[in-house]
Amino acid sequence: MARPRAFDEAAVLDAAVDCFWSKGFEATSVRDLAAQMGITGASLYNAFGDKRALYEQAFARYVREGVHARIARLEDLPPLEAIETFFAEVVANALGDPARKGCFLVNATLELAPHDPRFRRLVEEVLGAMQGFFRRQVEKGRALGVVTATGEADELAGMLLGQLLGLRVLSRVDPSPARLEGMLRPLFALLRAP
Amino acid sequence: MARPRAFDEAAVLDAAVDCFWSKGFEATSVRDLAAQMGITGASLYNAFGDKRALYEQAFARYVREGVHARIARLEDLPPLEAIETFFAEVVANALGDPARKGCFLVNATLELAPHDPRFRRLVEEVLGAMQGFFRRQVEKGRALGVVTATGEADELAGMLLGQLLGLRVLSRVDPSPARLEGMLRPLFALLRAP
DNA sequence: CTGTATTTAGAGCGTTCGATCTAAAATGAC
DNA sequence: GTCATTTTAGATCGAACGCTCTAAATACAG
Repeated sequence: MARPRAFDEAAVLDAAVDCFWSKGFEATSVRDLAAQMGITGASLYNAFGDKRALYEQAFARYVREGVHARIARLEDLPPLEAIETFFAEVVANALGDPARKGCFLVNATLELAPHDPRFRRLVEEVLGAMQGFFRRQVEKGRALGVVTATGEADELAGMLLGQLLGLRVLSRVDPSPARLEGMLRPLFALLRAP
Repeated sequence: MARPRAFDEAAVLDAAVDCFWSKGFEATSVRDLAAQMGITGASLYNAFGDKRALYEQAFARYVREGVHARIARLEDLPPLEAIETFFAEVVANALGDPARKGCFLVNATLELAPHDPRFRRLVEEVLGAMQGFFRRQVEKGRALGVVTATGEADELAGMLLGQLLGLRVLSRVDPSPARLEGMLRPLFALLRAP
């Protein structure tokens, strides 16, 4: 029929993820994107639509590979281990992030979600999935008697989600092991059944 | 000597705070700013320097009136009350924020601090002041026997700071009393001495 | 090989950006 | 009143923005 695409869509989308992840939506120009993706502006618009549509596809890719994949991988661990490993992986990511990109999800939450209903829904879905993961672990842990009986499971899960987001914010300013691990230590201590 | 300024610097700076607070640095144009501040571009540059310098002055004003003022006001309350009132005021702000502006400090932390060493230092100072406030309350509370003895005081303070930042992130997506108050309930329960 | 459809590359569209310049208006010092 | 100094208002600067158009290049169907 016609000439085939000369680039790997998944690979160039990864490059777009990197751009948006480190500089955000507004501060990333279409020219930046095209250069980092190794394609021309026309190809970018042809393959992905406009800048907003590209951001949304980059976001979706990050969520799929950075959030849902982790949840799926840790879901069936012993509950306290599942929670602590989740946080440990996030801390490891934060410590191995010299560019201080932080978390794409948190960045999108603050930059896009407040003023864009569509993005708000997308972000809410992801945050809901994370809180759901924490809640299931808390419930499993209570059934096993290893998680504190204090408080509603869903509220404990909300607290864990809040701590996760707070950690991601702090890690962009001071990504030091002492601070990140220190703020989690009392959380885990208080989470365990007495 | 010369012609005096025709506008109130503090008042127009408040308008600049509103602009930057709700839309961030990149998405706010100098023309937006001048219009909202009720002055012309030339007056803006003349009185405040360039866009970055104006942002810094707006940020400083927010920190002075929004953070340090609150800390000073709550410092001498009974410790648990000081902590819980601090959070209660933040929740009240979040619930009365239909524009979803969130917290100027958190917004600046994510947009400016990662790539701007000067701003990183400013943000670190403010976060340090908040953590210091929490640590002093925890220490006071332990001396009175009303705060759990589990964990280092500074690490507990770090956890509280993390929860505060997480709350501010979540409140831009879902500013519902159920979620915001729910995530704090187990935190306060776990903080109390058994 | 021819025809058709799609992607390329790069110039260029109009707009908006941050920032500045010019000149008129305004005020206190003298 | 005159001068010196600063602030006004509005036009405007070059650069960068998101996006699109024109042509040349490419590959499959027939």
